[in-house]
Amino acid sequence: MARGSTRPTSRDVARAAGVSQAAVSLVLGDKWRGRVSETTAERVRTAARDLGYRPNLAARNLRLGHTRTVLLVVPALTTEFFAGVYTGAARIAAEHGFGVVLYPSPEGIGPARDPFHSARAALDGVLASSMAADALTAIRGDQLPLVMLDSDPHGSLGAATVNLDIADGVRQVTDHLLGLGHRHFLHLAADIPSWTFAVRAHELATRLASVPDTRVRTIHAPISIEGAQQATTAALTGPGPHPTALVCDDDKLATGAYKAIRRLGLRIPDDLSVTGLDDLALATAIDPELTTVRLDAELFGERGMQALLAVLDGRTPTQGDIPVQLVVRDSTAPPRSRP
Amino acid sequence: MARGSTRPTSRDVARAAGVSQAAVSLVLGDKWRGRVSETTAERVRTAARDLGYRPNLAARNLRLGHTRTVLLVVPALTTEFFAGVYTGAARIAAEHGFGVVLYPSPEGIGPARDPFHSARAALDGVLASSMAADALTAIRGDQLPLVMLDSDPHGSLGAATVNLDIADGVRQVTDHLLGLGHRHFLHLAADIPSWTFAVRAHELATRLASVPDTRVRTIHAPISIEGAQQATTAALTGPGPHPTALVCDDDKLATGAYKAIRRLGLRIPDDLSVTGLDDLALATAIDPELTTVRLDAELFGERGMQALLAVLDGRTPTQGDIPVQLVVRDSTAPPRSRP
DNA sequence: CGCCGGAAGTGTTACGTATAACGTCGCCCG
DNA sequence: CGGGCGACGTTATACGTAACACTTCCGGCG
Repeated sequence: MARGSTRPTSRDVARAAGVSQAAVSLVLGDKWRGRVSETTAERVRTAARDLGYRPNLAARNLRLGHTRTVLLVVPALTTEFFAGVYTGAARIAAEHGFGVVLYPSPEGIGPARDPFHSARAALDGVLASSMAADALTAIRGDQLPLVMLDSDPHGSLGAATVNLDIADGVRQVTDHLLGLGHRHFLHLAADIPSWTFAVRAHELATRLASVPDTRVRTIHAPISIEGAQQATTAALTGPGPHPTALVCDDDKLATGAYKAIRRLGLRIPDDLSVTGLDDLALATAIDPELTTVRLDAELFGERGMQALLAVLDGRTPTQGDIPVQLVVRDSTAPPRSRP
Repeated sequence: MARGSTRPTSRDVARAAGVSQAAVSLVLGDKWRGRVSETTAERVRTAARDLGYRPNLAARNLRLGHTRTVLLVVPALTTEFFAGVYTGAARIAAEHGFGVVLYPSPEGIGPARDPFHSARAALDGVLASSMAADALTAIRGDQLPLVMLDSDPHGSLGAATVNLDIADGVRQVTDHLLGLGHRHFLHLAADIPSWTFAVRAHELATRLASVPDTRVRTIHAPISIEGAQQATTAALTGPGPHPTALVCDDDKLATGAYKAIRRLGLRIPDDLSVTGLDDLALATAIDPELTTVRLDAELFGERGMQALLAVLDGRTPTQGDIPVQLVVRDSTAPPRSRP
């Protein structure tokens, strides 16, 4: 055994194998073809195994000048969607020998003046969701290579971006509802200032503007079931004509709306059609199953990571929005003719 | 500007401020009281700011011999529950100057023979959920300090553990249903081999064993809405007497069961009472709202991190299970008297 | 024989930081 | 008037790794 409780170093392995530390580094680093004999290499490998040697990451990172680790910054609420983003990003990263460290941007976690205080790993780059807005300023502080997921494509941050074609998703939803005959819309919008959400309202409005006799009213709610329920209840019990279609900014909002609608004694889709956006598990958990727009979170993560790796490599990331797809289920139907 | 594109080091700051590198380290490390004058310190600070100096984490970690970073290993599906665990763990960690890196144990992410290939940060310790079973063997390979979240308390891994009092939760559910008059149970169990889930069936069985004339049948399903739906449909359409209460291993399973029950034309809770376990957002998203057991995920994370910090500190973690609480909502009622 | 070249390694250095050990003043006190 | 001490720094070193430059050995070839 070694002296105390300290982990064995490459020099310990070298001593055990009767070679120099440099030889150990060569063998374990797989750089030994033509430099070390097979027998010696095997001796080194068994010595390393016997000692339970694990290279010291900190030392390696210092020596190499990079860590082959990138940070994925997601909103505080680690949702199903971002789990998919992570999965896709991690897959691509692994294929290129990179690791991914997850950083859910904090919401009352300690001092947190510096997000890298929590994610204190040494990093090569950052892949950040535009929804983690609170962490963005601190990220800019470090001059790490940065790729934004679904940020303003006009590039206010000067960073490369990868975008979901949300605008097209809203177009598909709107066309679907218009095709069913709906003309009077209620838009349940997310209560957070984000380009990602701003585009929904804008696209909905411009799409409807091209069709005569349409009407849309927008209400805002926090992205929570309770918040959406309250806002929907308030909007539906107010005065004025009732909408026949409720367009929600995401599936969670739609879920809250479901509860409000049911409490009011209305039926989906008979009295009111409802649409979501995301296609979370929630969409098929509720009854009736929700017509929504599927966002391919894994592909999103993959493309984001590919872009970041390109930046790290000095290349220019390929452009192009990621397509999305309307999924028609049971929450939309033609409007009942008014009595 | 500096020479090329390399980040400034503490030596660059020292040159700019006209002091030695050691002085920079002292000032920026807040160890300078009585060692460096206030004016010099200020000069160093402004120089660091002007150069945009960020300490090299890899070098610091190497020098210090530790990283003050721990790994949190959670199941691949990054759920709401584990988001809470992370939040609690990160809060405690931050209070002690530690960072937390999240590692969702992979599910087909690249080679992944070594989970630390993906989470390649240098680590001081590991906090692991027992549900991330696939990663556990690899974790044992490293001799890092380890604390298990909700593992077998008999300590098969020789690591400290922190446990939720799931057994008590099952007791509360069972007593609630027995009190309502239910005697015939169906147990919808999770299809994964895990101590955490095994305890549910065991506790349910032992509890019912003390009451005469009870009956329970257990069926298994993967933790997904579809899987639960299929298993429930199969069980309810089979021959034999029908249960009056359906006890689900978690809220997601209950959600699938809801769909199956509704498709069969039965009503909750009139024809069948249903209970869950977790108290996710899902529990109040579905209709009727689900009677379930609330697990305090944040407290779980806090206690786990406290235990890990204790281990890192050479202390013995405090013992004691974390209490859970039955939340009675609208999915449970007395059984209808048989016609 | 003399020399070249490849195989098989070794010696040494640098990465950037934190800190222990070591100066150097000037001033106060005995 | 000397010595000691506090204030203010500096010099030197080590952390563990990877890689460059160098040595030694030998076989072959002209």
